[in-house]
Amino acid sequence: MINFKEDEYLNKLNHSCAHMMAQAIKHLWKDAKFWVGPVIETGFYYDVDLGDKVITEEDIEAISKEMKKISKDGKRIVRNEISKNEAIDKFCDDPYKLDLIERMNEEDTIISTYTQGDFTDLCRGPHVDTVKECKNFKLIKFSGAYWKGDVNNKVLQRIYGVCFPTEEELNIYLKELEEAKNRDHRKLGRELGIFTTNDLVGKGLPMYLPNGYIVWETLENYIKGKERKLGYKHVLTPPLGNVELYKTSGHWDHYQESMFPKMEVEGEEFVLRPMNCPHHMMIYADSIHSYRDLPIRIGEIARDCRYEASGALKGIERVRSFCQNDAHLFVTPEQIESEFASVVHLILDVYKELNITNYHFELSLRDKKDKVKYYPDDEMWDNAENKLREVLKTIGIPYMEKIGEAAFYGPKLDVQVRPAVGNEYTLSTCQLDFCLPMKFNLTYVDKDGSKKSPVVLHRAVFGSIDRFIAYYLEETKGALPTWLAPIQVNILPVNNEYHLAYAQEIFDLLESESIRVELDAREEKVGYRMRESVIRKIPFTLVLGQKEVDEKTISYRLQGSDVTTTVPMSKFVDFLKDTIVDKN
RNA sequence: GCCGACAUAGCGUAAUUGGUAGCGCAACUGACUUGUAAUCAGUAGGUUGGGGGUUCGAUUCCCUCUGUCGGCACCA
Repeated sequence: MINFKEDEYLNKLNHSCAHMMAQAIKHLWKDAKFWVGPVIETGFYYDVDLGDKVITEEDIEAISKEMKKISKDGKRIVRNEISKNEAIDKFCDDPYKLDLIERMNEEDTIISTYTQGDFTDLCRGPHVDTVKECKNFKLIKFSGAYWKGDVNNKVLQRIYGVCFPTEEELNIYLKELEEAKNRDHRKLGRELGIFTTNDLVGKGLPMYLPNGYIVWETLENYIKGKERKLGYKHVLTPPLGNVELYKTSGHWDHYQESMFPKMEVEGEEFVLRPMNCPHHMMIYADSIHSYRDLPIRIGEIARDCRYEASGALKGIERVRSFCQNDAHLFVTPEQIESEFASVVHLILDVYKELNITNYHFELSLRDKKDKVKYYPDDEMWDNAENKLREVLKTIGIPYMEKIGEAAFYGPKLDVQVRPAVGNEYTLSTCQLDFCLPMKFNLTYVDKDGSKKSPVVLHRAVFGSIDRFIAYYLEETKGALPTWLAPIQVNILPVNNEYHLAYAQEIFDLLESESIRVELDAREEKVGYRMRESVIRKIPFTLVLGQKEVDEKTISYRLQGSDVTTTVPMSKFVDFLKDTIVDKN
């Protein structure tokens, strides 16, 4: 998908189009006040204050029409550099622009305006030469948005749009947007029988259907197998805990608003757990550890409940009850780099095996100024952050640094992905933590016999299995690889009278090899059953008729292909087993 | 949570200014006995998301609750 920010001309064009939209809005509502209209990865937007007026579908039509008119008129876009005082004077009736100007420092900022016909906007630029260039645009969506992103501020009207050099490019883009909706995991999830929700059960609480549970279970086994090979030990802990546990960990202070409210039973207070770290700390505390035992790697496919804002819920991507593919690695300070590297390699390995290429790394660091959120120990933070940087440098993966996005207990490395529809989110994560072990007084006995505090790495490769399934469904457009597919092989006998016995023989053979196979012996034409098999995205569809019976062969068609291949029966089974066994 | 939109059969949708619900797919029944994306015919399926109001009459208008969608905010 196109990134409007990265392409120089598209960036300029979309920014100019944002201005043109503002101009159109000003024509239609002369009291409109404007905040900012930046270019973003998916196009442009402008935040507007229209008083009590709320934008409607009809307004968008009207704005588009006015924009067409402005574009056709073809005014030049002219840059002017002005002083701060001139700027204040010029934008005196727009408090939002004044807010921007107030924060500008004349010494290091040149204040500039761009004018097209009767409209002038405060802007750094650059812009295209005339509004004529902005004619191939489309206003995509609109909504409310808090001024400066602060919940306590006024809600402004935000309108999103895109602009292209040519009509063809615009149409191609709009078609792509439309097609993206078809691979939305919520649509695929229903069509393929992966999950469902029910109002009576509650929002954000998805239920996995038989097909979905096969995918789930297969992924769980896959990742646990990988972890076992790396020395992880898996445990099982309860999905709730005493409030004191979270008071000790610090989550009660830092995270309470995202937890379901506490419940009281016989004078004791409990909460549904939002994460598993405290439980795993207690597993570590269960016995005395020598430096020789470290690293200790405790893994769990663990159910958590978070009280996510209702507006944030989305399919199985963002839910209130989910399962993390979680693990906590208890290490000595000397082992941080090697264990962190090992986690990064595991992530890279899994992504490679699952053919995931569309992701990027983010290193989330603390905001030094935020003394409330972050554990106050400068040396610890600097040390931790530098260690992570070094490892990433050694491995040689590119990453972006994000200030102020670290967990309260330490810096972290996140793998970010973008879904078919919506904002990007975190899939895998690996977090460094010096705090929790101290809070729980965890120790190991070092070489010299003294007790030391271990360092903890929190990590999740799939993030949550729920979210991973959402992402992977969208990546594969629902055509899951054979080893993950709920049904791997579908057998269609051409004629039940003559070919069913052979089809049944193949069915039994595949089933005995633990292949998930179906036999579709309905009295329907082959074409009809083939169509259904394709729609269900079954990897292999076998058509067995007289030819196959006579030659002891099978003919198969692969999902996504319209070519039929005929092979001897035994060869097919071996081939299939190779494909599937590989991952498990 | 905030701003806005939406909710019609399992799924996708239709219903002219308010006159009490149609269609396609799926399902079921029957015929067809089938060679790679839809054989034909018939049958059944709806308290139009729940509750309340306006009205002689509400899928349609109003209120409210629930849920969904698009953003915003949030995301240890």
